[in-house]
Amino acid sequence: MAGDISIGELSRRAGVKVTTIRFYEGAGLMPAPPRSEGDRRLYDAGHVRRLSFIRHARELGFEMEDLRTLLELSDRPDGSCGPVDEIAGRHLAAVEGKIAKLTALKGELSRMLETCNHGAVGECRVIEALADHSHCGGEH
Amino acid sequence: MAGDISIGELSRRAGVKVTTIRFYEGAGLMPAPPRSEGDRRLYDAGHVRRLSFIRHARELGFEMEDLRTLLELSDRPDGSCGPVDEIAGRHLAAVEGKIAKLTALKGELSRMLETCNHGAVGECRVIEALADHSHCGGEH
DNA sequence: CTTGCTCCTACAGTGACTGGAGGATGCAAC
DNA sequence: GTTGCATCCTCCAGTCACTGTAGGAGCAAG
Ligand SMILES: [Zn+2]
Ligand SMILES: [Zn+2]
Ligand SMILES: [Zn+2]
Ligand SMILES: [Zn+2]
Repeated sequence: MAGDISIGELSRRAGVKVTTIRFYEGAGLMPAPPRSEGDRRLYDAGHVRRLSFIRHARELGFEMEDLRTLLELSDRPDGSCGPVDEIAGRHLAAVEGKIAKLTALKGELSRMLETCNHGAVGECRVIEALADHSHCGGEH
Repeated sequence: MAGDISIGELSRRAGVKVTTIRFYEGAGLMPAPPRSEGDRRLYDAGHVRRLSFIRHARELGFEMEDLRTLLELSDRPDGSCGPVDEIAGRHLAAVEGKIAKLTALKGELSRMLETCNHGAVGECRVIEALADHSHCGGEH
């Protein structure tokens, strides 16, 4: 076919490494494409779209398990998008949870560093704070 | 000794699982303790302190490699705490970077979910937004 | 003596890739 | 026609920080 694309070209167009594409195939996220006579994978524009979708979802932090479900759902456009929105909602909640946790960590780390006089290790506030969690305001 | 503690007791006191303690020993974070006649590990209060330190640092997100360095440094209290503060500073910067990234993701996910009309998958804004990154304001 | 808990070693599995070995293919230049 | 290089192939090991399991041994109470 004129539209056939090598794995390297697919890699460039979707911004996903060649080894990762093969990994996705083994994991069932990308289909096993037809092969050339020399046993090379032959992709088309549909594969570029699918892989870009995967890449974007991964960048947004969706796990491969959720991704499998999202891909199945998007293959059947007539169904309700309820499950899609539910997955996205759960993920949003997880992201918010992570932000809250990291913000607490940030506070604790800043406080350690601000109060340290930068002298000997024996008097370092960072070491002291690490040794005794009760110095933290129960933030984590 | 009267002060000897089993690995299970150490686990309870420091809030770290037994298997994880053994893993830390193999990884060089915890020393190989003396053993009883029946080949069981015997710990003392110093081990509880060290393991609590490790646990707290891990909860704050320090990697094991940094932790190894922090433990070495805290064993020599006369040296300058510069390296300690540098590790903590680097880690703080990494945490801040993660927060920034996650906040961008949160914005993108919220926007997807808010604009979706919750109808068919074919018109789901979440699927559309995942398929086309140009809908995102270059946030990630 | 038996029950049930703790402990021992050693190894496989997690998630989401990444990197390398060792070889085959494809294509252009000389 | 052959040389050289990029790209491709499969298979496997490694990453991080654990977690869990199998298969056994130790130990105290009833
Ligand atoms: Zn300091
Ligand atoms: Zn703390
Ligand atoms: Zn929707
Ligand atoms: Zn995007």
